Amino acid sequence: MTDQLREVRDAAPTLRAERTQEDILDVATAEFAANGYAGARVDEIAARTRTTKRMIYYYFGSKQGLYLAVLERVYAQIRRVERGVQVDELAPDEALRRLAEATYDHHTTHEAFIQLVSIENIHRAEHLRQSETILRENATAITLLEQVIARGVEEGRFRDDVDALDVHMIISAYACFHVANRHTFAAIFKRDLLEDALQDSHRRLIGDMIVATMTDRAAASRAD
Amino acid sequence: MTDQLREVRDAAPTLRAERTQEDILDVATAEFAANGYAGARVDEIAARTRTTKRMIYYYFGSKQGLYLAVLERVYAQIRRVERGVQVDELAPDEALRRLAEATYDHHTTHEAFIQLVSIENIHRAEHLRQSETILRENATAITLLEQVIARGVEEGRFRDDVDALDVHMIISAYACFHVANRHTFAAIFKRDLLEDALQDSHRRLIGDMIVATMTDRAAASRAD
DNA sequence: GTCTATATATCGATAGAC
DNA sequence: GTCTATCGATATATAGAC
Repeated sequence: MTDQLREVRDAAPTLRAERTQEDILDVATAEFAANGYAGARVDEIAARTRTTKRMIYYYFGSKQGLYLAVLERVYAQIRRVERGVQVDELAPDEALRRLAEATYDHHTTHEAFIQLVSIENIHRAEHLRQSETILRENATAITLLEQVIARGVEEGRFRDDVDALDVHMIISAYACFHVANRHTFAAIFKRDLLEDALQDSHRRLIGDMIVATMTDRAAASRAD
Repeated sequence: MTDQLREVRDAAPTLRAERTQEDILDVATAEFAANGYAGARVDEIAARTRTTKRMIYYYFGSKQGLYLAVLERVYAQIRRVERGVQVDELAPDEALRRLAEATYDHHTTHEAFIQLVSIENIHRAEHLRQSETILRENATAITLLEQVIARGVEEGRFRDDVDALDVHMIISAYACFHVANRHTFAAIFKRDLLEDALQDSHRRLIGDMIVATMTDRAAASRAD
């Protein structure tokens, strides 16, 4: 048997095993996001996969191990989106607008990610802190923003007392709120923040906000 | 909570009985906020009060009844803060700034409220919707903001394509994020959003943002 | 109204065959 | 790697004396 054929043979069960794990992770993501960590049921997750509860413990060791794997996967997903924005040939204010819109679009279309972040915060990020991968990779996402802001400040168009982390916080806050607080907001004010009719104006609004804030001459002079 | 149970709890309350209920609610608020609905333990709540588990069921009927009572109490608290802002004699932009700062100050000093709102959203506001008191009273909080914005638009200082609910959402999003996502943000970026050194500049920033956005002539003309 | 003791249900995790 | 059956711990909720 050639090495090539041996690889094909050995790859088969590995591929199947990988798809089983992906299946489990898909279901677990939805289940944890919908019910919280304590509220999620391992039995329920198993019942909704093609496999059994025994396999969950075989692959992930424990409920917490499964949860951590879910968390790492959704954080890996958003990193891919953030890296996809090309801002080098844009003016600083237009670059900020594009970055804000990209974050807004990601968050409003990845409800499970936002819910998992909320859940993780309820537990004081104690699981997140265990994953060095998430911590290392996501902190670097801020460098793109740092370059854009430095350019804007250099050109005299941006105020210099608001840094990249502040801007990231503002954009994240706006985008997160639409998803994270959707249900209490709708219950009290009868407005669904994710309805189609609002999408365009709310995407434009976060861009307006961040550009107006950074180019605000009154605020910039007050900061001196 | 059923009307029958509410009668049992409210009818001819002795001072001691009332204080027992307050004691239970204080502990339950902290416990639900810290662990989520499913994660909170009735045994643990009872152990941290001066009374016993039996009394929790006597007064509140069930774990869910207790949770609902906790929710109603924290929502009643924020209504009191919102009503306390006097804006009639202020210019519209200054009134917006004061309202934003009041919301920022409330949220950053009432962590349990923000955590309970997060938890309630994980459960799609299904408990909140059961409380007509919360829904009725909190929806009216928006009228103050509506008057301020109408005045600003009338005077030609504010853009007219952003309404009171939009402004409320922006302010809430900013203030909520500081508390709700504090732990994941700190874990990844090593910045505590609630540290004293940031308080003043971040309180000023939300005011700058909302005023700059509403008085943005470029955005206002683009909306036509 | 308040206590101790306990019922009942359910969950995370595992055993052991194949 | 995959299945069925089940353990042991722990949770919500209640019984019944005083």
